[in-house]
Amino acid sequence: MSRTKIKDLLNATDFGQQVIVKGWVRTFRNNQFIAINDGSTLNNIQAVVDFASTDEALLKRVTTGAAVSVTGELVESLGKGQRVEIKVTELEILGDSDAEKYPLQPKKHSLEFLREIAHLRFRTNTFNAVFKIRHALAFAVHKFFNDKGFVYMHTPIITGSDAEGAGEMFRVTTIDFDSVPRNEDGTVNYKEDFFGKSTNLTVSGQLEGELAAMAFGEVYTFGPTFRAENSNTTRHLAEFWMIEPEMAFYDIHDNMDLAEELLKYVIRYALDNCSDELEFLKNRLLEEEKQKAQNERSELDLIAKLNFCLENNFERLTYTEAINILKSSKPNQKKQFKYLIDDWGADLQSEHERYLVEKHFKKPVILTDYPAAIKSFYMRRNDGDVSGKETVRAMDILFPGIGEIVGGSQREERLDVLQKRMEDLHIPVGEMDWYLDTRRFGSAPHSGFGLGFERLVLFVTGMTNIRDVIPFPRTPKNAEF
RNA sequence: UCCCGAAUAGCUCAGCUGGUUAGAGCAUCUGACUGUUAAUCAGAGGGUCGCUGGUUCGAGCCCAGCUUCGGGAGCCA
Repeated sequence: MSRTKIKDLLNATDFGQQVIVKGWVRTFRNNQFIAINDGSTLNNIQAVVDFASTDEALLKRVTTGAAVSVTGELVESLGKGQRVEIKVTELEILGDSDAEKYPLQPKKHSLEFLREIAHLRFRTNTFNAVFKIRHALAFAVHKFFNDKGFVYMHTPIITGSDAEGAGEMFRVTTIDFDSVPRNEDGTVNYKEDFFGKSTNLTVSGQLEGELAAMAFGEVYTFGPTFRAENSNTTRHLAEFWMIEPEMAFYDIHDNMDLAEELLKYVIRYALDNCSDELEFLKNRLLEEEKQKAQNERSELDLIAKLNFCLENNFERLTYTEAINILKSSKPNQKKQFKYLIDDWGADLQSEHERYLVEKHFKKPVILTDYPAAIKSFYMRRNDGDVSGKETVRAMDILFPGIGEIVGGSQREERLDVLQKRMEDLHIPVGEMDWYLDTRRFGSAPHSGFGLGFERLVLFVTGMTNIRDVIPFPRTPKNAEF
């Protein structure tokens, strides 16, 4: 007889059958009720042992966290609180768990504590739900793009280009720090290094994605990304996962349409396939908000928030329109913003983004056409701007509680404009010749964006710290496990 | 990196104006009970008060530095 997963047993109706269940003990109540979880579902199955006829030493080993195998009859539960249970005829301890040392207790733990025992936090309901949803979202991303005919492109993790222009990078080297090869002028001689040049971990697959898009038309990447920024926030990781589609012949509007469609698709997928998990997280959040003041609580619960997001179009407006709204907004006039909006050209601070998303529009917002001066070199310059107010076809999607979840743009396809821009920003054009070749040979309008996967998981799960939606977070001063 | 806050039992936290032997709930252990739902009841054990230094007759408490964590900001996805 082979084991049956708890998920299937909880739905079963054919009582009387003999079953084997293997899993981990969550609690052992009253010396007879074992709550077993095998990870197949958030819910436990109750195994009932006849303590009178069971070896006492064996029962002592049924402790929280122990791995067990039980054989018995699937019966309709005699007690309230569960529909089915197993009348145990055979109990085996597969792996003991010392109750004095096992850190998880059948009670609520703080997320901070669970972060310190990230190797064990998978065994809690919260993280079971979070990582099931993370999986579902990842799968949905691939399904969305595959169904649309996009090609999944594996861009390199190790990059020899130091011009990606998206923040500090982690160096990759095999150089022995105790005897560093030097040039005559004392600088490090990277010709002696593994790749014969200076290399780093990637901060973005975009540039390589563009190369592939110029052949396949529509591609996407979905892989790890590394930023050596000293960021200590609830929204940043040094190692995170990013989805970067890149599409030939898409202008910025096609780009926005795709991003909005993708976000709605994966949220819908989670709602359709993770209802137990979302229900659990919804209640967890409601419980948590009980401790907050009335006016700080969310207007919508987690599931209502996700549905609201599906039912409404994202608000699309230009940077200039956003500045005008912010300029005449109450917090600006009453000088409640830390950074007051007065002139066109200033970068939006997160307080401004939050005002637009959470107060003014109360839904996801797509901001476009930012000042060229505050955006990256590869973004398409708009034609016909007033001198001094040049803009680029950038688009950022802002989500309530998360901030920027997507950053993208139509790309500058004109060789001369792009080259000029790179020179102005002192980007080593020589090293980027391979990139510029796309503009030399059959250049075409194209667009793309980056979607921060963990920020998406944050939004869908309702968690508030990004360290709780990736199994083993890497942040400044922390690379445990 | 900057601003604010925190660090006391395995976990969550209390600890007054600086004053004798640092407390509670949960967990653990022992016993009782046995259709429980984070079971319940009784009892017991459990502490380098983050680290280093300083002030003081006396420091968990005051001061300085450091470490780590949390919230916010910046950088961004």
